Amino acid sequence: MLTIGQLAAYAGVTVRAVRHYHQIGLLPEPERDASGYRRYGAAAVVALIKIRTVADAGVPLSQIGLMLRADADTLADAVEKIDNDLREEIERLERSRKRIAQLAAGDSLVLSADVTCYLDRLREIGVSQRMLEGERDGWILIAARWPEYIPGAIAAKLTELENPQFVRLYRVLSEVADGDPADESRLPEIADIMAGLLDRAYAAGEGDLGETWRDEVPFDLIDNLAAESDPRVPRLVELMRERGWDGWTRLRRTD
Amino acid sequence: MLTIGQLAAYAGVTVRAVRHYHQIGLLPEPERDASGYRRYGAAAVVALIKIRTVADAGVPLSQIGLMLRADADTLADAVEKIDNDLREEIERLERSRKRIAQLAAGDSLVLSADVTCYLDRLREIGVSQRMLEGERDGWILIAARWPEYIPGAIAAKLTELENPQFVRLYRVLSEVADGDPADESRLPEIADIMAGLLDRAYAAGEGDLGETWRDEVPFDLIDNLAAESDPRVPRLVELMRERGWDGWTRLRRTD
DNA sequence: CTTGACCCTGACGCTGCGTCAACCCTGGAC
DNA sequence: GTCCAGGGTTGACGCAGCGTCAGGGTCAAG
Repeated sequence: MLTIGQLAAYAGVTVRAVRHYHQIGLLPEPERDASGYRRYGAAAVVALIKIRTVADAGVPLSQIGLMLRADADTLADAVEKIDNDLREEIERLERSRKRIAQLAAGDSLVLSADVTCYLDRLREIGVSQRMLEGERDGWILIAARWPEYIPGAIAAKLTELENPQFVRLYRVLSEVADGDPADESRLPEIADIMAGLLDRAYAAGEGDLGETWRDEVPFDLIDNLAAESDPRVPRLVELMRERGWDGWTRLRRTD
Repeated sequence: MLTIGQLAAYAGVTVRAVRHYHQIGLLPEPERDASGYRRYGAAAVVALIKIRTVADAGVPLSQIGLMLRADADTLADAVEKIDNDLREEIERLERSRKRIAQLAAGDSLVLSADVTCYLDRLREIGVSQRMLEGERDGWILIAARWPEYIPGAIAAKLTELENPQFVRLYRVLSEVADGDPADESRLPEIADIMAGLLDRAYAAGEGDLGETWRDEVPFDLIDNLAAESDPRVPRLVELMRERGWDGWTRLRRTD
């Protein structure tokens, strides 16, 4: 007669595993000897080996009991189901690997290539790290739930950057953002540049940029993001309203 | 300001998940409003999206905090480690799939092809279902820890079956095993056949079969298996000893 | 008699939340 | 004002398959 340790050793499992199988009713509890030790015969070794063999094939413990008692048809069904589960799990992990490879490839963990490209352009024209991070967060917000608008929006933004006035705007914004958060002296300057750009675009009939985006995109949330990162944003919005433009991320004529 | 439900909806996760991230310190707890509700700003949405993006790539939550704060080098190391983990897990599952396919292919869940072939031969010569299962369990025991002895042992057994006396022995054993477990009338007949076969093999200088197997194989355990399946086995061992042979699974001369 | 190696039960830990329970708060309809 | 649905709050258990203490008792050898 074997002790639990010997049984476990024969089957190549841990003592804890054997007790676990007892607990869940997968392996019947054997007789006890005078001192309360479990005593096993050879049949228990065979049963345990069967359990481990099937478990090693990826079958959940809860189904092993049924499988070992099943006839050929039931067994085939069960095997097919298990195999499907395994395949799905493998595919899930494969997808994970691809995604993590993408994350590792880009310098940003969470953004697609076109957005990081746009951010790189901003860095090239002298936008500060601080502002870049703000921009990036805004794009993260949009990319998460409305990725289909990203290519068009990025294309529009890149076109904007060909206009020297936009480049100047970003540089001024960058300088101000990096300065004292309480210093509001240059806000009118910024508002003037922005209003000028918008007025010209409006006059040229381009409409506002937001038209191509749907109303479902939460511009107020992105505005809030900007306001959280710099306390002067609300004041700037006020100045823009004075100049006939309402909003921040998406600006519209106040008629 | 967003409620927890709105935050969760923006990021595409459940409310419970958000609370979980708070609990493990992955997402900082926000301010509460007058009635104790959590109130989130846009920054929380961004933080949550970052978390989910990395988590969806298979990174365990416990490491996401570090990853999002890591520099490029640390990040590359972390990504490589995660990727290795994923690869290993995938390989494990692939092995599981192969094994389960094998299990499904054979009629037996736990034995290799050569053993099932041997068992099929036994069935062909008329061995009963009951005895087959006993044989099978014995082979399971050996195959589990000493698989390297299986091919040789099976080959020897198949050779044995070419001897009509062995075939006769198995048939008689089969009949007796299927009969009343208390009926000991045919035990001497069995013992005579076995002793005859062994004596002839010994005289022919073949030695005992067990010599090719190592002493580490637990013959007593397999003997015990036989004894558990039929109470007459001990009596049969006794009869064999009277005829000069000791043991059951492996029989040796008592000199 | 001690010592080390086993055995016993009971319980918590891990992962990433899902799913109650029991209760409070809010906003719109009546 | 009142009602109700549909939010929110904390606290707790559950899931798979054991690992790993804690705090005992037992066995075999020196």
